[in-house]
Amino acid sequence: MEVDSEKLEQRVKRFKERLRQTGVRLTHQRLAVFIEVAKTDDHPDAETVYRRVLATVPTISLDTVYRTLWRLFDLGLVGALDPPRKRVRFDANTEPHHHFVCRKCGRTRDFYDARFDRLEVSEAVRALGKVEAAHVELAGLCVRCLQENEHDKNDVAKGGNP
Amino acid sequence: MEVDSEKLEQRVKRFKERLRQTGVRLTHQRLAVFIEVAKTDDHPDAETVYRRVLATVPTISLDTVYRTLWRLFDLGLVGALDPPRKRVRFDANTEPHHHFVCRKCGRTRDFYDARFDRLEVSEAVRALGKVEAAHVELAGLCVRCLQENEHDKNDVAKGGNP
DNA sequence: ATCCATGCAAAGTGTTTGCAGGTGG
DNA sequence: CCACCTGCAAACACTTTGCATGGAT
Repeated sequence: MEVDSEKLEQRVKRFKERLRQTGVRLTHQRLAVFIEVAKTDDHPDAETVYRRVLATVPTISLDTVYRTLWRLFDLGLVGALDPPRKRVRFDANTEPHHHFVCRKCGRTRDFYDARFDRLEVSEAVRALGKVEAAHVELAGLCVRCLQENEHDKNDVAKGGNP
Repeated sequence: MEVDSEKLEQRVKRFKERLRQTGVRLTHQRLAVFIEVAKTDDHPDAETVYRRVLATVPTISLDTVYRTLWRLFDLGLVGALDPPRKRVRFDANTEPHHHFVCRKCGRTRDFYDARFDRLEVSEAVRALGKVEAAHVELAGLCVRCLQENEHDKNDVAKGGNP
């Protein structure tokens, strides 16, 4: 679960460079938070990061951890699972299916592809456990947003900004 | 976006059967909520379902919608996106990767497979929009939970129930 | 008539924000 | 030094729960 120290150093180095580049201040809290996320391959939530960082920085607060994590996210230094959608969404389609999510408008469309229902997985995956189901999530731009982009371009070409 | 009326009737029929089977009462609120979810292919959140149902049942409350949706979920009549995890989780691994999620303990492990990074998609998908990235989520049982299952079985075999 | 389901309001949970004081560059 | 950052607490958004009333079988 732990990342080897070489990779960790590499990540910390990139972290420091990125902060310098963007003029974001390097505080001990930020360093501690980043290290805590960077040194393992698990996917901690904010509370977990908070608890772990407390060992190093006993005065840090949970909200600082949140702010720091999102700041790191904006800088492209960490990713977020369970993407920032907040609301649970429901679906009467109970057959196996996959999703296409538009990265602009957030709309999710179902699609079917039997090949995806049972993907052949590598040896490395088989070592993780027994795979029972596969779900594919494709991200991109939906036709509607593509069209809107086209319109925007045309407007710009016409010098339009109402 | 709308589901054709034949499919809708089919779904409603299954819904009624399932309620009868399980002894869950058929109330007009439940029917209205189910129909609202079943009649479109979009993926409404609870609030959206609530607003739509208000047109039919002006006295329904948001909490009833929540309770009903989760009840339907338990009965296998609707699915839930943004799975019931509540907390956002972070990840210092910024390279493209995929996830294996254990359905028992919930642990998420990363894995890499270049074939999954750019899956070939069908014509039907291309009609939805421009695909830019693919993310595969595999569900199953992780090695740890598989082992625990084994132990449990052994305990049962030995007549063990501590 | 008997329970289960509903509506209301209040509590919970995870996350975000406004403000005053502190700290890094 | 001075803008930016932190810690605190209070606000927030979404969801869940306790309780008395109402409705389905």
